[in-house]
Amino acid sequence: MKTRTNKAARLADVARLAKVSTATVSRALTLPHKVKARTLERVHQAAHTLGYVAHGAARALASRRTHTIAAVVPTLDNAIFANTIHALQRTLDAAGYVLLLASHEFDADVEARVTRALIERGVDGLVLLGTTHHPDIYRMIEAHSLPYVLTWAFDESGDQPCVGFDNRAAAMRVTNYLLDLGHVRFAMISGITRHNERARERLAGVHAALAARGLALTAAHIVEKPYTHTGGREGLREVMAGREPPTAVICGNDVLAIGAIAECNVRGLTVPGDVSITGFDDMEIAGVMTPALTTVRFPTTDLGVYAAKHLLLRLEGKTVELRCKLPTELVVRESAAVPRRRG
Amino acid sequence: MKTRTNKAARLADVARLAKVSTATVSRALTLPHKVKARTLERVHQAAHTLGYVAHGAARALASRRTHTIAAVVPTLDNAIFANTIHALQRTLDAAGYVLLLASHEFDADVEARVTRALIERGVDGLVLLGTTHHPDIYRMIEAHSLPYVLTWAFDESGDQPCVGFDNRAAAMRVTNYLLDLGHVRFAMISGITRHNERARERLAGVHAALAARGLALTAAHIVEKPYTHTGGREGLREVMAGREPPTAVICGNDVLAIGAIAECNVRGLTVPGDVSITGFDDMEIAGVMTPALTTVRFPTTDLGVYAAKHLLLRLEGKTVELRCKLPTELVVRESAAVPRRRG
DNA sequence: TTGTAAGCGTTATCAC
DNA sequence: GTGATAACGCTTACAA
Repeated sequence: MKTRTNKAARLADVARLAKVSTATVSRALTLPHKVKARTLERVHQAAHTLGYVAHGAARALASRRTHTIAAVVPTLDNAIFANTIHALQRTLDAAGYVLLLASHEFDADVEARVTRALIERGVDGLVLLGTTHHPDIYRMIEAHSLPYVLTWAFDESGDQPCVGFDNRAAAMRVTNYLLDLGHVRFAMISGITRHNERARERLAGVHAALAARGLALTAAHIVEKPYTHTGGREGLREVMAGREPPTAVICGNDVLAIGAIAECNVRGLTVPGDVSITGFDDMEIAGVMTPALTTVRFPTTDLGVYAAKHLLLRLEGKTVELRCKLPTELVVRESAAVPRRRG
Repeated sequence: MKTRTNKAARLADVARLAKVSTATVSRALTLPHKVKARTLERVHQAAHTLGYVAHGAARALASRRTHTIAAVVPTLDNAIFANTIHALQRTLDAAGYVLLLASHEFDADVEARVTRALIERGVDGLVLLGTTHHPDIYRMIEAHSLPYVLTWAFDESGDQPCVGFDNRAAAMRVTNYLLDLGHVRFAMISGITRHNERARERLAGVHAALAARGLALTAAHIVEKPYTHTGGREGLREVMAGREPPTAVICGNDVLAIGAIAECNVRGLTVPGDVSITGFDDMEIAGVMTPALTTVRFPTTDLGVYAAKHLLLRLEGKTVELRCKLPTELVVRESAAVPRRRG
């Protein structure tokens, strides 16, 4: 009996050792109930002594299933999406699926390229972050009849499967909260809105809430900055530069807000005494360090869990609610921000 | 000519449309220089009009290469490893590789299970975080002759390929810094050392540096806490509880340190006036919010870049330096922590 | 430079 | 319940 040394065991090796056919080994490993208990045991024994690990590519080729789900996110560089990805990975793992991950740094072409790379690897499903994507992506999804789900945003108009929340409504909520406190001079340090509809939605929400009360953001009071602390600092400097500085600065996310608060500290401005700073995303750390930060908590973990479940159910052939909108939560940590009359 | 509608195009479809053999299409797609320019163009044209995407499993089965690298990390739940993973993904992507990612929440059995799942998917290489791993993992790596590299730790004794830094030396450095400032009463809020040799190394470094000056940590001044803000708060409370509270508290990482500082604020202790808090990892945000934090900056990005390059070079058959130790950096943000005589 | 054809290691469809 | 055997879609000698 020829033993293949120095080489990974194949199904045939297990079959030979267990004295059954490859078909039986395959069944024993994937459909245990279709095999007699005694045979099953022999096969498992053989597989174990050989340290057999199935060859995924061969398996995928024959079964047309990879038990792999791909996720494409804008970035892994900050903690914003980490929770969601984490929850996604855990939920998939529990169901015997593995996560393929790629990021694109907010570049639509890169997104298309990495998505292609993932689809090529043969994934059973796809999680995309946000609602707007390169047409090529939809084309490939279509061509492969690939189940997919969008997350971190809610597709109001379309009919795309998504597990998200309403960025615009969250922004309106923050704005209304500030309006109710009596603020009238607003500024927004937004994320870069190009290729990021979540940033666009938040900006739109602020606009809408202000407009409903007859107010508006002047051009000098809107700046776009990358989601970095430096962006927040620069943004604060710029929006405070004019003759009528805002009393409320709404930041596109907590990273910007933290930068803005740090800049306030440097400039001797108290928060929220002199100016209120608000953010989005509720990075826990922000609250630990600066109880002055009012922000919105997103259901990051649930997004991952539900996105995974959505795909898993569809892969089982079940019908699933196409769209799922999760609640967000306004987090006011310190007694509310009160604007103060300024010279 | 039969057209396969409603189904992804295969190599044969492209070949038919381009009026060449499947072999030529394959070559055109993977070894373009071995095909005549005119043919190449015809093939590309055909592939594009059909929206052809290669079938990765088939490709992997035939070529025994997946162009996929797996990474297994303890957790994605905080930002600590995000940088490294991010850098890893970017470097691999640039080389045409895709990243498969899994986490195990500091559970050795889970680690073995997910690693197996990844290997089964057929990866060309493996990145593992830390130096200590389940024997089954090494067994599988061995059985598949899989190139791998350890990161975020440096394997002093062994001969395992690694790209890391010296956790123990970093801890000694912090401790010596504090000793030089005149501290004599120390405490450590360590991470959970079980299944985490990085936490163990840091604790060992503190012990060693103290011992070299004839000092020691009393049992009451060592607590182990999970890497959370709550852990840091609890830890601080506990180590400060005795009759001789420490003047220097060394935290196992910045998340713990931030929690500890927050707890100090609540208790009216000034940092570093009443007590010095130090951490590890240099989460940028910590410095932005609390300039009082002295910490160690790890080369997180470079770890990812070099780990990727290490594997890529080995996959090209090149010989690579087995182990690579990167420098860490002591970050003292505010004029040094000075202990003050206390009642 | 291109074509032919033999695998790659599974799964799945049949018979038995 | 189990065993042959034909796919699965691609790569890669080897031939032409």
